[in-house]
Amino acid sequence: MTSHRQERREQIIKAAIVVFGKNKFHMTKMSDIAKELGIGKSTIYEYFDSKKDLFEQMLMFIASGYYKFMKSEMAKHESSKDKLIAFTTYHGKFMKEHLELVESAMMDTSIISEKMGKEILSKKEEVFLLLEDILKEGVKKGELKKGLDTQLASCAVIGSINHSYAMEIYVKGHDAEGIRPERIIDMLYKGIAKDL
Amino acid sequence: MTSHRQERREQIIKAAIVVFGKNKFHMTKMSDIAKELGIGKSTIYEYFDSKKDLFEQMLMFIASGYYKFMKSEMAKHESSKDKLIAFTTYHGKFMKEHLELVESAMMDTSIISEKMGKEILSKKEEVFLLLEDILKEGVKKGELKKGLDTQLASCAVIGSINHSYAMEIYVKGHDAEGIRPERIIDMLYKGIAKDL
Amino acid sequence: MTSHRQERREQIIKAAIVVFGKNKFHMTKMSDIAKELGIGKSTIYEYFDSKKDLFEQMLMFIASGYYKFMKSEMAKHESSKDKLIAFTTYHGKFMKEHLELVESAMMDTSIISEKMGKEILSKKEEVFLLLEDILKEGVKKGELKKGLDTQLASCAVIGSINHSYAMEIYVKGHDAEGIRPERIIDMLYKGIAKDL
Amino acid sequence: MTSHRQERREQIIKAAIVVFGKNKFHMTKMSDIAKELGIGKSTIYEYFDSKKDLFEQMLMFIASGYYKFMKSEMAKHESSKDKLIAFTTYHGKFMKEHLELVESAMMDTSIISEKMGKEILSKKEEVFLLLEDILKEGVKKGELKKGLDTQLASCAVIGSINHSYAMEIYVKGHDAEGIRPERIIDMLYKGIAKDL
DNA sequence: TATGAATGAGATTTCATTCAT
DNA sequence: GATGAATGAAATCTCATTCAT
Repeated sequence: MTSHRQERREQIIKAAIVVFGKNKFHMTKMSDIAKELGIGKSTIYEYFDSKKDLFEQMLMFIASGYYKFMKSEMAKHESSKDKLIAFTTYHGKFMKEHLELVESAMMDTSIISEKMGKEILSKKEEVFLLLEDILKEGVKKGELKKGLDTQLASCAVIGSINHSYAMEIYVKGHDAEGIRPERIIDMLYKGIAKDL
Repeated sequence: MTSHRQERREQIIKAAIVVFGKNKFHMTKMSDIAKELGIGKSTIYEYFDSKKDLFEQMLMFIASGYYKFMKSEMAKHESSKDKLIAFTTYHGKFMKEHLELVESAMMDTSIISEKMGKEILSKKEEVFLLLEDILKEGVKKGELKKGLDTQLASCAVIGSINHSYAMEIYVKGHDAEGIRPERIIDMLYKGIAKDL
Repeated sequence: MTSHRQERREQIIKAAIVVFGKNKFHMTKMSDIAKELGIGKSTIYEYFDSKKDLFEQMLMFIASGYYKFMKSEMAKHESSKDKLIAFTTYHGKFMKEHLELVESAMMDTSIISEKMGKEILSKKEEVFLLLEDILKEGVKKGELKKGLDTQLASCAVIGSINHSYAMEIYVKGHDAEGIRPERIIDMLYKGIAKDL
Repeated sequence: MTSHRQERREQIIKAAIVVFGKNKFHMTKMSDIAKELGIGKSTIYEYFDSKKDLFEQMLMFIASGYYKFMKSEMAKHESSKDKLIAFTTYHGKFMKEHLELVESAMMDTSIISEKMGKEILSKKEEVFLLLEDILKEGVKKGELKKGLDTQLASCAVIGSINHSYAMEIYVKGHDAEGIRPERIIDMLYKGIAKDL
């Protein structure tokens, strides 16, 4: 692919992120995306086979970027706790921007092909495993409880972040201070039960 | 409203739950719902103004039932921990059946009217507050940590359940044993950090 | 199918014969056919799955009518010659009205499905065999040459009619007197070679 | 026109014969023809004004070649019968290769311009007259019946060939032995009626 | 001369909704 | 109250043709 084609392709995907993000799949017209970019709508068809195809490519673009970014961020921290806080921070940031789109695609299974659904899923699993590895390492290093169910704990971490952000997004004024990742992690570390 | 009308209305909503649940909003045709119930599609318009209206009424039907049920279940338990386990159990059960539908509606904001979106949201908040109350009570009774951020903890509880079930639903073979509510609560109680 | 549906279906097919006949498949818009009948174009889709489907159903309608009609006409005559003249007359009449449509469909194989193509073909073969049977009977009765290649002779009869009409249709002023079926048959009977 | 231009023009026409022959007018994309020849599609527009133009030029190319060839072949034979057999042979050969294309163009009158339709038609008439001349000469030389309707007889000759080949092409297994031109002519010479 | 890229115009098809019985 | 029939509005996608290099 020539670099010009490559570049145009990426421009279209970026416009798609903006417009699909605002209006979701079904309410978005190809012409909206074209207009966003200031090109003719048939031009998009020179680069993508169909609306569905564009949507899927866009999803992969987002998911890949997310995983790559997350992995490199994790490498910058030492202790499990710092890694978890960084994870929380960046996952939250990502959610605000894109997760809504990605989740809605997973839910309306008719939008994306089974094949693409599986690829997106495997990206999500990679992230999940990245997180689980942090926890496992934490156990090994003695930072976390021996015998910790790391799978369950991963769910708790991601789920807590997701729901905190969902509350922030949907329930206006839920928490004026915003979300503080270290508090989430801190609470999960110490537990909620009274100290003995 | 005559009781016959009332009954027919409910039949339609139940058929809608089945069909919207399978195909989501956009892929569901009014005729599909009519067919599911074995009636003519114009009959639906005798009871609901539009597809959107039916969808919203259906959502309210689900959300109300959920809240009512949850409230009555909570009353059956004494200790905070038992209440939380019950909450987890029933919320998980509900998720499997409906949350996907409810969530997808919240995400694709074009589907439901702002007014209805707010009503659904307020139902979700009621549940959230129900949970927060359990936690607050737990703190007061000394079962939970003094100074616990109950809002954050509520997010952790709901988020952990949600994500555990999401994993179970999407990632086939994620956990062959199924989800055990008491383990989730147990982990949140004790925390994940190593014991001092 | 209710008789109202059946009737509407046939109205649409008849409108299709008029419009496809004038503009052929590709230049005909569904809206043209709808306009011809004074209905909305989506109504057509209540009765036919697609433009292609309508076209095929129309073709079958024509082909079936042709064969049925031809068979009943043949029964009215005694001698082979009279039958052949009748055949020529009615086949010519049919050509003027429809053959162009049918032939063009056979030639542009992309228009009709393979399955339908075969069905049309088999209708054509039935007619061919009908003609061949007349010739075979003529041989048996001693009206025609012993050892006549009836397949070849059938081709000569149909081909002569077809081409005569094609000339009449395309080459304006080819024969002001019009086509006289008995002259065609007469010539094929006697041959073109000089009398010995 | 430079000889390079001339050559490229002819290459394009030949590619067009292949592709239009396979897919007919409407199902053929300019890009298909370009691909067949391994050039860019805009290049075709350097040589032909439009798809229609290319199609018409291609048709003329075929028709002219046909007439030129037929005329020269006729000159090689002496007796009317030999000429007719040669005519039959070459017309059949031509049909197999191209007639489908030419006929389909004549039938779908929207494809070609009226002007071009007339030119094609006049080529067909030239051939028709060529054949009629053979027959007239045969009459004059006493080889054929005095008073023969040569126009009608020409239709019979061409029509018989056409239909024989059409049967062979469409009705697989119609005649395993293939078409034998001399048998067609022979039958038309002697007629089909029983000998007196 | 040659061509990759861009596009506008247009056709098919879908489906929520209305109408008439 | 119930429903079969009809439809208008809208969106995807195609492709001949033009543009810019």
